[in-house]
Amino acid sequence: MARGKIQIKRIENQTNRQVTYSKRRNGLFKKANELSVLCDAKVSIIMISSTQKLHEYISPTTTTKQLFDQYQKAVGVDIWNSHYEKMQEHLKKLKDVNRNLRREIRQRMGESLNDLGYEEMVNLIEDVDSSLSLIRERKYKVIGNQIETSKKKVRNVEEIHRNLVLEFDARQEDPHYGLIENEGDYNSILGFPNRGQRIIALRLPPGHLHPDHHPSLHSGGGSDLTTFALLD
Amino acid sequence: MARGKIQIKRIENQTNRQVTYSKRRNGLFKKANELSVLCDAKVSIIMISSTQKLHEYISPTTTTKQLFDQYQKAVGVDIWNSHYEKMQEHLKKLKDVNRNLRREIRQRMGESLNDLGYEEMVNLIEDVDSSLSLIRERKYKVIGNQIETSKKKVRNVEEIHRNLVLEFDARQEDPHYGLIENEGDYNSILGFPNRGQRIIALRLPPGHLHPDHHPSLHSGGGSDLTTFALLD
DNA sequence: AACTATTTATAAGA
DNA sequence: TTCTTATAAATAGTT
Repeated sequence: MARGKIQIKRIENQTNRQVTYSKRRNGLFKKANELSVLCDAKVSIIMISSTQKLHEYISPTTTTKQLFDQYQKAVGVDIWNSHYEKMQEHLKKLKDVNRNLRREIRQRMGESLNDLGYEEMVNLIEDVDSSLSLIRERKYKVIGNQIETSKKKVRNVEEIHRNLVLEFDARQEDPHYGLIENEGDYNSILGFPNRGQRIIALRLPPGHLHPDHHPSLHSGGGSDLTTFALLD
Repeated sequence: MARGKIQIKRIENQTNRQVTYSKRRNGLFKKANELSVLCDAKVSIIMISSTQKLHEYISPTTTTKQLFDQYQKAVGVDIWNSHYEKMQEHLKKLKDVNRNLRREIRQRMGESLNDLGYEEMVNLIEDVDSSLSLIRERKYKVIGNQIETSKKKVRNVEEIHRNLVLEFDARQEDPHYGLIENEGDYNSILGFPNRGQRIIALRLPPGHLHPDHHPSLHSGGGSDLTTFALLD
């Protein structure tokens, strides 16, 4: 519009195109702003240049999101729907699954049995009954394990007891020999007062340093401290 | 920009505002189109007038949705996110609930008991056991109802039988009197072969028209057909 | 909606 | 990019 009329068609010269884009973009945004002020309208402009640069104008009184929302509302079939649809579907499916799961639980709990036929009820009873057996079986196994564990614990404690008594006797004969650091822990050992790893350390006589010399005791690492890990 | 400069501020005159809106909107859209052609750019304009009317321009080569999607991509944290967030949350919650429900069912079925403590297991057994009792109770009730219903059926059939025998005897004495339309249905009645409503019709002698004259028979409507509805 | 005096936008050049 | 400026285009006020 100056120094000569131009044809409205793609400007082939890359630089010219850029320049024109920049100039006219400013012009457009200025016009848009004037319009929005003069006429109390909301305007949103989004532009993407041929070089994929994005520019936007938005009226001072609003936000792009607001305007987009109004747009989608006005246009009716909202254009974000496709974004939601899958999620909506997923949500619905989950709700259904949920409902069914709840129903199953209720039935297994003896509620909501009205919509069950006799046949179904018999099946349910069989099912719940066998489940009960399974659980009971499991419980007995757990009890068995606990008994086993307790027995091991007792055996372990007894061993420790025996060894402590031996150590104690030895100490009676030679005061320079025997327990260190754990003096007075004898009672607390039997009462399980040690937290954490429950390690009991004994200093053993030189001649007994090799693990094999302590039959029935769990040997510790390579130090002169032998550890007894108590089973939990 | 003609016949006098104007201040860029809201036009108070409603009509003027409308006119200017219309003129400048056209101008803006024209400029937008020129820009998009000249510079090979994509442009989207959305405008909402002070009267809430919506107008839009979109470059010939694209769609509003496309441009919006590109916009949200470019802007980064997409502005629709807030729309999703609630849904996402809901979805997550539902999934959690679902998982827990499944676990509960599995446990009630005697699976996945490893993560249950002894105490919990005892509770579960108690729970499942009482549920089983509930269901059994319910079953017995249903059985009871079925027996009751069967008894009623039998009583009903016996009544019909008695009455048919009476009618039959009466017919033996007077061939012009008795069953019509249902001759030979005697056996089929006892075998429950009639589908649907199971209606048995008897034409009764004039003297017996009043319901009271047919003790122990369910009286039909006001017609001369007496109906016997069999219980299901 | 058309007209037109004027303002504004801008193409090309610097 | 910005400035300049001749000129095209847009448009405010009027009809």
